[in-house]
Amino acid sequence: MHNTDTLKRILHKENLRYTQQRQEVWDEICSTNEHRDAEDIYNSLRKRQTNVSRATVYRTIDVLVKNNLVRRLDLGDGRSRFENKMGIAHHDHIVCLDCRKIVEFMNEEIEEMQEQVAKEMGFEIVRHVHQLFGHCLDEKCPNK
Amino acid sequence: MHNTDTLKRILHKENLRYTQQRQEVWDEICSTNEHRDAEDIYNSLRKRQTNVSRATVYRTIDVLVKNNLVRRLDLGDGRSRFENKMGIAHHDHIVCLDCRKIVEFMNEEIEEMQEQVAKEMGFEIVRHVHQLFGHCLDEKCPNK
DNA sequence: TAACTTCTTGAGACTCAATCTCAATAGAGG
DNA sequence: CCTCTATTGAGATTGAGTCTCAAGAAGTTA
Repeated sequence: MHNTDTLKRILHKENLRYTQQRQEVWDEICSTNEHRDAEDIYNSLRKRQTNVSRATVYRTIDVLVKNNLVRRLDLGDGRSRFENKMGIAHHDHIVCLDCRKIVEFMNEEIEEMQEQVAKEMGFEIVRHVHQLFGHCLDEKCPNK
Repeated sequence: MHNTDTLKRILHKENLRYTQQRQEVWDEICSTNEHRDAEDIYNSLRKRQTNVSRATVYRTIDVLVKNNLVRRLDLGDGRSRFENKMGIAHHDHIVCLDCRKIVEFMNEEIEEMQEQVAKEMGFEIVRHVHQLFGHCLDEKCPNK
């Protein structure tokens, strides 16, 4: 399985052992493209009889984030969300304040302009956070 | 004093009483243009013999943020920073990962483009977060 | 000004995501 | 299959922020 090789590769690079628990966490994260928090992932594992402790879930996610297999998303509500990043192109997020729906966007011009801005201010960008919060025009959305 | 009138106005609008403590917190926030956390503000008040409790600091800041006198900044490190917003033009932030310096930027084109993007995705933006993290080229900055 | 009502305050308890501790367990290489 | 070291899990701990509730302050009435 492809995911196993990827995981083994980064664990080896980090001088960490390949374990059942780490594979389970990585599998769970690969299983959807949603933006889930650690508790969600932990609970999903339990539901399918795979008991990995909360501590291990957090610890594994940290390794995955550090090695760019997973992206950490901070929407300002006090808990991190995670999304599988394998082979996924860069994008930012729009969040609906009513239904909490999260939609992805990507605009090359904005990316370039922010690079330009940073250069002018004497900075070399490593990463950025660009999030838009507002109301979606979806029929099914509550406050609408 | 101008700041007093502003505070009184919003407290009245919110049906809240004008108190010494609320004035102290607002004064403290107006005293600099730095990006400080609640604990910082709390400690500064204590240092000048003004004992306002932590709870009151948090409660007052909430009112100020709600009424646009203060802006809450979430840099993803687990504690909110606050900046005086009175008569300050909109801007976003660049943060140096080495020296934690926070610099402000504003680019009209980026603002317009993100508005455009949101429109295309069927959203009406209420607020946004745009933060750039990287390394500054400052001589005095450590990792440089 | 006293009497009364309602809001605010402060101290500390509490919450909640995330991290840490440490004894028990499990990989990896000989 | 043995030794060495990393990993795990249960539960304790942390830390920013919120909540509780009795005491104190502000506003209102007469």
